[in-house]
Amino acid sequence: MQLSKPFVDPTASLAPKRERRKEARPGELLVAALDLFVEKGFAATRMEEVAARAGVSKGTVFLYFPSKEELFKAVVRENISGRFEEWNAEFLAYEGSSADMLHHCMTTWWHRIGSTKASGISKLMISEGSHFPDIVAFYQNEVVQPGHALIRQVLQRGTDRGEFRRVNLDFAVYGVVAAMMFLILSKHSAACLQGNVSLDPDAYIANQVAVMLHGLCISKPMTNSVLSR
Amino acid sequence: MQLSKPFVDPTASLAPKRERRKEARPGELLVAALDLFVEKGFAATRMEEVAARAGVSKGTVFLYFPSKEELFKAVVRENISGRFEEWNAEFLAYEGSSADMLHHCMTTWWHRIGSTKASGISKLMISEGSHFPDIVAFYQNEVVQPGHALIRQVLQRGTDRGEFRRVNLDFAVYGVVAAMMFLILSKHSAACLQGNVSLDPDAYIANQVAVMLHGLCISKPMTNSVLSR
Amino acid sequence: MQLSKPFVDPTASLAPKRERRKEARPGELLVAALDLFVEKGFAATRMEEVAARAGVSKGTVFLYFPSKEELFKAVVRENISGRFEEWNAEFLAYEGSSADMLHHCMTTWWHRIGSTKASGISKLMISEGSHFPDIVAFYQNEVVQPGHALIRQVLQRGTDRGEFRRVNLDFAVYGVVAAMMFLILSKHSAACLQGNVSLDPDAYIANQVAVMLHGLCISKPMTNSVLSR
Amino acid sequence: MQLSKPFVDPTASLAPKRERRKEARPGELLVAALDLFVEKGFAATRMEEVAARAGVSKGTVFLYFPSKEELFKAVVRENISGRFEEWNAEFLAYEGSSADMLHHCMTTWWHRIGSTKASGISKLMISEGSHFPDIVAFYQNEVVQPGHALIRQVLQRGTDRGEFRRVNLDFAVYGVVAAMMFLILSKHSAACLQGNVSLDPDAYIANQVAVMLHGLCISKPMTNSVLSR
DNA sequence: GATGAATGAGGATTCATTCAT
DNA sequence: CATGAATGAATCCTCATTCAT
Repeated sequence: MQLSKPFVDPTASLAPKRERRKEARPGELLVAALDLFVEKGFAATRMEEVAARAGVSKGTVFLYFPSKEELFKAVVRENISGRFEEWNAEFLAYEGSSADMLHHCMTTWWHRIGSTKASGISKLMISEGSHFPDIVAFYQNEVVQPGHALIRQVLQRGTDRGEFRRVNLDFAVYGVVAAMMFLILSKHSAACLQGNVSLDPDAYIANQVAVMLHGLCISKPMTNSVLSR
Repeated sequence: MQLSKPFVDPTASLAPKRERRKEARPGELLVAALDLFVEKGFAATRMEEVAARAGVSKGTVFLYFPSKEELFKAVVRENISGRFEEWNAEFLAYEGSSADMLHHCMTTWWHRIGSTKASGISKLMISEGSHFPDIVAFYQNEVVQPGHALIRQVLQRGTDRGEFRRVNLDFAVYGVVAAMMFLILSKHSAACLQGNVSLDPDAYIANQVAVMLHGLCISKPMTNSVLSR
Repeated sequence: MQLSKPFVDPTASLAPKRERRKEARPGELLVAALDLFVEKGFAATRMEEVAARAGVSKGTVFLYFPSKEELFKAVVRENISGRFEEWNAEFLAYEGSSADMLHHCMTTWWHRIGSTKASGISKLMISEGSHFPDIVAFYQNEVVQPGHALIRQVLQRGTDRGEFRRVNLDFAVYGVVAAMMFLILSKHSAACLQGNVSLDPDAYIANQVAVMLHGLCISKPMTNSVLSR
Repeated sequence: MQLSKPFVDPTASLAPKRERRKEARPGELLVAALDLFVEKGFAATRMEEVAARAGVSKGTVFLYFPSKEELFKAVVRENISGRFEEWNAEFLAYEGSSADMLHHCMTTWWHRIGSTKASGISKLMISEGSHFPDIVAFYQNEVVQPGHALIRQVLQRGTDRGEFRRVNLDFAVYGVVAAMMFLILSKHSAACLQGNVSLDPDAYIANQVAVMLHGLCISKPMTNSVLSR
C-alpha cells in the first residue's frame, strides 16, 4: 500500500518485530487472551484488545478462532495440559515419607502450575464457568478429577503405610484443594487478602502442610470419631 | 381497590400494575440483582432482567439506582452489614474449649452467611472485583479485615489458654479462610468439585476442623520449626 | 398526608410560601417554563425541572398542560400580548420629529419588551421554531406582522412629512428589526458578542438610530438609486 | 465490482454495501450532521439519521466521532476554518472608497459564507450554544472576534481616510453584524420575516449599506454628539 | 493470509406521561 | 386537586462479527 516499500525482501528479517511467524499466531493470541480473560473477565475483554496485545489486527483473531466464545474455550483447552500421567509416574517413584511427599507435591504444583499463568484457568473456571458448562465439564474431567485423584493417592499412601490416621479421604483431599485454591485466588483476585498484605506461597504451603499433618492441638483427641466418619 | 381479591395472598399478587411500594422496592431490587449478578456475572446481567425478577419495569430500577454500576455497589454494600461486632461479643462470651469454639465458629458462619445468598458477594468479589477497585477496598475493610480478625481471636485464645501450639497465626487464619472459601465456591461454582459430587458442608467443616486440630499424622512431629516460623 | 397538619386553617396564610393560590398555578408554571425554555431550549428542558421551579410536583404540570408541547405553545401564546393597538394609538399621538419618534419607539420597545423575559419568546421562535410551524405562524401574525407594520408607519410618517428620503421601506423596516433582534440575541445568547464584552442597550439604540438617520458618510451620495430601489 | 453499472453516475450510487471510503467518510458525515443540526437542533437530531443521510450505518458514525457531542463540536470546528487571514489580506489590498469597500465586504461575506451551509453554524451557536460553553468560547475566538476585527478595520479605514465621520466604532461594528445576523436568521429561521415574504439578500445588503452610509434623513444633524459618544 | 472499515443486534439510560393513592 | 412512583418508547453507544481490499 505504501509507495515506499517496494523492494524490501521480507525474508531479510532485519527487524523481526513485525515479522511474526505465521504458525506462532494462534499461540500468541491464546497467550494474550488468557492474560486478558483472567485479568478482566470474559465479557469485559474485547477482541480488539486481544488482537492488539498479540500484535495483530482485529480481523486476524477471527481468522483463527471463529468467535469469542471459541477463543475462550481454546484458551482453556490450550492451558490444560494433561500432565497428570507424568506427575503420577513421578510421584509413584517418590521414596520419602508421605508427609514429605504431600509437601513436595504442593510445592511442585505451585512452582509448575499455581504460580504460572496456567493457574488463571482455574480462576476463569470459577468466575466464568456458568456461561460455559461444557468447558467446565471438560475442566472437571481433565483437571479436577485427575488432580483430586493424585492428591488422594498421596493421602492413601500415607494411610496404607501407617503414617497417617485413617480419615475420610474425600474431605482430606478437599482440604488440600482448598489450600491450593486459596493460593490461586490470592494471586488472581484482590478479594481474598487484605489490601496491603501479600502472601509468601512457599511459607503458606509449608504451614498448611504442617498444620494438616500435626494439628494445632497439643493434646491428642479423645476419640477419632469425627475424622474417620 | 379491586373488590374481588379477598383471600388472595398479597405476596402472590398477579402483577397488579402500578403497585406503589416505595419502601419495599429497593430491597426487592437488591435481592433480584444479587441473585442475577452471582449467577451470571455483572456484564451478563441485564437491567431489564433485574427489573423483571423484582416484578417491575425497566425504568423503575433507575428510579432507585442511578446506574448498573451503582446497583452492583449497592448490592455489595447491602449484604455486608457489619455483623462482626455482634459476633465478636458472642464469641467473647464463649466458654467451651477453643477447639469447640473454632468448630462452632465455622458452623455458625456457614449457617448464617456461607449457606445464604450473602456468600454470593464473595463470589462476586472474586469474579468481578477487578472492575470495581473501590468496592473491593470496601469489601476488604468491611469483610476481609474483620473476618480475619475474628478468626485470629479464636486462634489466639487457644494459644493463650495453652490449648493450641504456638504457630504462625497469619497462616493459621488463612487455613481457616481457605476452608470457608472452598465451601462458598462449592456452592456458587461448578469448578471446584467433580461434576457428580456434592459436598455436605457440616461434615466438611467437622473434618476440616478435626484435621486442623489434630493433624493427619499418627506421630507427633520431631520439631516445631515450621509451624512456629 | 403529614399527620401533624390536622387543624391548620389554610386561610390563615401565616406562611404564604407553600400556600399557592390555585388560580396562580398555571401562571407560575408558565413563568418557570419560559425561563427554562429560553435558557436551555425545548428538548433540554425537563418537565420535572419546570415543576420544581414552580414549586409543584411533576404530575401537577400535566394537570394544567396536557403535554410538553402544549406547555411550550402556552408559554409562547401567554407572552405574546397584542399590545400593538395600544402602541399604535400611543405613537399616532406622537408629536415630535420622526427621527425622535424612531428613537423613542425603539427605546420604549426595549424597556417594555426587549429587556424583559418576554423577549425570550423571540429567541425561542428563532431557536425552536422549526418544530412548531403552527406556533411560528401564530407568532408571525401576532408579533412579526404588527411589529413590522408599526415600524413601517413611523418610517412612512417621516417620508410623508418630508423628513426622510424616499427609500425602500421594506428594507428600512428590516434594518430596524435587525437592530432589535441583535439586542435580543445579545441578551439571550452568548454567540453574538465576544466573551468579555457587554452591550449597553440604550447607547446601542441611540447609535443605531443616529447612524440610520444620518449615515456614516461625510459627503452626501452622488445618486439616490440604491436607496430608492 | 458490479458489472452492470457502465453509465451510472458514481455519486448516485444505489447504496453498494460495505463501501470503503475512509478518507471521505468524516466529511460526508459532517455535511449530513450540519444539515440536520441546523434544521432540527442538537437534541432532535438522531445519530441514525445522520448516518442514513451520509449513506452509512449507525455504527459507522461512532467510528469517526466518539459521541454525538463530539460530532457536534466537529461540525462547528469544521465549518470555522480561519478564513480571516485570507480576507484580511484581500481587504488590505482594497483600493476603492471605504463606502464601496463596506458594500463589497458584506456582499463577499454573503456569497462565501452567509448563503452557504456554514452560516448554519451561527444559527446553531445561537440556538444550542448554552449546552456547549466551550464550543461557544471557541466560536467567539474563531469567528466573532476576528469577524468584528475585520469589520472594524474597514470602518477605521473610512475614518482614517476622512470618508466617514468619527463615530463609536464598537456600535458601528454591531450595526454591520446585526445586518449579517438578520440575513442568516432569515435563511435559517421562519421567525424573522412574515410568512409569505422572502428576502433578496443582495438588495438587502445594498440598502443597509446605503442607509448606514448616508442615513435616512434629508437634513444633516445639528450635532454630532450621539454618534461620537 | 491480513487488514480494518463497516455493520447492526443488543443493552444502558432518559424522561414524558400515566395513574393509584 | 396534588402527588410522585411506575411505566416504556425512544435513543445513544458498544463491540462481536463480516467482508472488500
